[in-house]
Amino acid sequence: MPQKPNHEKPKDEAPKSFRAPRGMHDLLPAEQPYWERIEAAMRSAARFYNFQRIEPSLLEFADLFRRTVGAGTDLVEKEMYSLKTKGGDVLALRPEFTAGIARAYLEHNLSRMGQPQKLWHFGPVFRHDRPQLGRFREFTQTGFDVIGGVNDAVYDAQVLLIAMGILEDLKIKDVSLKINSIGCRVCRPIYKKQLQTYYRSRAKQLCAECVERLETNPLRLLDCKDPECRELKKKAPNFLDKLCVTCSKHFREVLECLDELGISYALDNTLVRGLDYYNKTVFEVFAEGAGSDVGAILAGGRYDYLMEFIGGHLTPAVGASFGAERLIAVMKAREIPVPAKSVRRVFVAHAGDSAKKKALKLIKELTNAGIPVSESLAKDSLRAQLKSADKENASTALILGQKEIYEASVIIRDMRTGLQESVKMERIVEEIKKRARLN
RNA sequence: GUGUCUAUAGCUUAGUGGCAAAGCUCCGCUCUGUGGAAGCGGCUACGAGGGUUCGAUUCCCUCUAGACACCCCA
Repeated sequence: MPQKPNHEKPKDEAPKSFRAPRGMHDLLPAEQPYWERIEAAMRSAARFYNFQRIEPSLLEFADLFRRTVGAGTDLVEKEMYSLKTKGGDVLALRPEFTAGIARAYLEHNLSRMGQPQKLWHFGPVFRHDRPQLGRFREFTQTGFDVIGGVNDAVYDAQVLLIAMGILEDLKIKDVSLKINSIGCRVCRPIYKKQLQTYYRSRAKQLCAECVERLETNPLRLLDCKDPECRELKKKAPNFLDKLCVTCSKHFREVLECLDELGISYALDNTLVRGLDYYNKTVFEVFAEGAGSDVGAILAGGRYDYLMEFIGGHLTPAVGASFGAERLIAVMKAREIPVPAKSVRRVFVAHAGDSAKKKALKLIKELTNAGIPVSESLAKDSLRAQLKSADKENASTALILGQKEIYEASVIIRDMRTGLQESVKMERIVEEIKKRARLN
């Protein structure tokens, strides 16, 4: 005796509803226009400025980040998603792109592919941080790097030029560029000492955190938000006055390039950046006004020593990354419209069961001819099908019924005017293409 | 990681210590050879767990998630 199929849920299986883990997010269809817009802007800029895409591995040895980003940084200390493989390696989901790009550059000898290498990237990075506005645990960075060749200030400026061009392309106006130089291994230690000397004599007025920072990372004293620390900062030695000749010249050239390009900027000697690998030029871009609460939308700088940290030669390098979610947040806050890419499709409808299979075949033929199609074949009512066609904003509907099959024809209906005519099946592709040209 | 606030349907929002509402969306029907309208109907929710209570979506606790601020950062 045949058993009835049982379609009921097994009772002992408790329903469990899953959610995306904290800070992770789904890029739903409604969001896609923003993403396509940003990626298009990046691709376009990359094409004009001759940057090639690079996508380093999502997982790296955790040590790579410890060595480059820095062992003392929050990014490495608190925010890395690390895991141990069955073989015992400690890997980490990349918390940023630069280290991986540098590793790939070395590993694959990209310096032999021409210098400098101009590279761009677009992809997810992960930081185990508490989510808030403009901050997620999984987010997307996209940016440009120039690696190798001559250490020339023009590349610092070019990276900024391209980035500002992207913002312009995205119609994000009213942004501020903050820029600073944090010197090199010659002048930075000297400056650090001067800074320490200055603050040590005034240690009693510092906040508790800054007392600690005074020994570990004195540069960070400059961006403490404590009112008393801020007051002290005003009279602290300014790095820009203490840069060595090389760094000073480099920075001056960067600024001259920016002047030449008409890019406005604000010097900000409190801008020190949290990552160890930066030297000389560092910068951040913020949205002013609506959207300013998401934080920096672009950040970057020069990282000439990074290759040395991971076993390579001293290699000039400069780069910058956008936080794509932050760009989108700014665009939303400012109600910057993004065009939803609407493909006007040809809708295939059927009337009657035997026509359904023929309709399916017709869809295949149209698709093969490069015509975007849609359908609602599971609906039997022609009315309901045309309703779908209308909702999808289809340009044309093709209607196939008993009569048409018998005549080897198909009804072609202009969805805008409602005019329709019967066309021989073998001419249908040609007819649709003709109409597409006329529109 | 710390703090504050929040959690009702796909979305926006009502509401109550005692049957949980509405608008929009979605699906269907009126209407299986012709869309845009209208009418009717339907699906779908009190984030999870525990406590107090005769009874909790409502009050309390814990957790989870979200928003915002701090830390930090794209």
